[in-house]
Amino acid sequence: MNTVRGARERARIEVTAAIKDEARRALAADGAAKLSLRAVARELGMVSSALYRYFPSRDELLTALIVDAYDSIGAAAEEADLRARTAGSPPRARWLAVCETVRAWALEHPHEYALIYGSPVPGYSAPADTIAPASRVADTLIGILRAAYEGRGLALPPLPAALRPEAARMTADFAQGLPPETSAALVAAWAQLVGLVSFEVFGQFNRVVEDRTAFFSHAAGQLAHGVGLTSA
Amino acid sequence: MNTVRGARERARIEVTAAIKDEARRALAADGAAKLSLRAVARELGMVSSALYRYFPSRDELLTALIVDAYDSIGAAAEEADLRARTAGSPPRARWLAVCETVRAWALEHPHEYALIYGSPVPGYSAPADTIAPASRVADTLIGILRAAYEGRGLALPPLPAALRPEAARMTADFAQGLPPETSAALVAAWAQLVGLVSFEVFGQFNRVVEDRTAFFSHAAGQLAHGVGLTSA
DNA sequence: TGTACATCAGTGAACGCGCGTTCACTGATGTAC
DNA sequence: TGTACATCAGTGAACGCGCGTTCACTGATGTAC
Repeated sequence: MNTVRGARERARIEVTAAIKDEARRALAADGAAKLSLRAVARELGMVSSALYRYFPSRDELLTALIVDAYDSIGAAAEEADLRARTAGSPPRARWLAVCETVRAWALEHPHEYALIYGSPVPGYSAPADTIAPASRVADTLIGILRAAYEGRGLALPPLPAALRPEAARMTADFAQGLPPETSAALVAAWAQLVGLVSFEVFGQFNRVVEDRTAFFSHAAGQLAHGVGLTSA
Repeated sequence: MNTVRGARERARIEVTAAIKDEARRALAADGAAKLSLRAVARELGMVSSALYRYFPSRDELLTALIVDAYDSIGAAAEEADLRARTAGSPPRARWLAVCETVRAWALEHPHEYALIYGSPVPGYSAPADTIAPASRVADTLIGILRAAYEGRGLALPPLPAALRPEAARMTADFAQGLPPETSAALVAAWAQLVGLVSFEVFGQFNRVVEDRTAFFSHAAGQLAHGVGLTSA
């Protein structure tokens, strides 16, 4: 028996999920710094000490939320890319689709977004489990660039000498098969994409940008250009 | 008498500054969410209720720190631009100088940076006093673009139709005298600059970018290109 | 210049609150024979 | 199939902590005459 579990195990899975759901709700209400085990327990009709059967500490619960958030935005990005690819879209359209999806996810889950791309939670240091899920979006973008490179190529000017060793290292570390100028451009574009989304989600565009959808689409196009994805 | 003040007034100025200094230290230790009036008072050897002679509430103290942070990074950016301009640097070099200064300030004051460009503090909403200081850096960048435009011009492709009304509005609102495609590109570049700096300050470049200075210089150059500041 | 009164910084006690975490316990579910 | 024991989810009380804010007070500094 591997799939059919006893009542105890099923209950455990359900309660764990309920705790995380309620914690996400609390996150959306008050932010990560104020996330409280007691409040979560209260809302679930449990006594606060009962949560310790599921998470050994508040930080472990936070970690679970962080991993879930990375997985959620990562899955959304991967699905968007898959849909575009299935529809026969060229790399540039796939890039734009992923950018739009990242933005849409962030606007739908602003507090989870803040949890993973905002200022770090003070006193909390992310454990190793978060590394792999954290890179799913960036990996999706790398996949698109790889496809583009293997297709009609990527048009980027050569790097300044000062950046060449670093770009070579990046390429070897996480972007094998891409030219080094593309690796460097991709990391910059990814940071810039998060900057654009953060400004919108964190309210820095108040009184500055009104038609944010149009603005973002254009900016995402510029980012595509910056990594060598020309319109076609 | 306007400049020479009584002992009471001078003491008030000094104590207010001491409170803010200590609060900044607390900020650097534990972050904005955990900033506590009692801890600040304790550290200053005062009783916590005494702080209420200087700040009517915790939020007002936070607001003062936010205004100071905006003014500090704004002044740094303005000074860097002034130095470059005085040295006869062309607009592109001025742009790069401001970008580097923003990065340097952020690395020197990571928690103050997080306060103004990180995730918003939950439950806190910024009052109107923060609006003017918040725009000093962006205004500096606008000034550079204006100088460039009035000099040899700016080379940017025309905007897609969907963005033209929004770009016209932006230009009228805060970037008079610039062509609309420049206004739109500037806002995007500013958000992207903050994205690059945030990734570095918030630790997202751990295990990804090692030679961060070289990487940033290159990325800042790309941003300059994105607003039409060609090398020269 | 000297005195009487007003202003105001700082004190100390108190209010009411919520937090994370531990621990001995009860009672239901699961397992071995 | 039935019983005895082990496992484990959830309880409730308690520990010790820090927080923001209020309030009546004291005593020093400033001001008006």
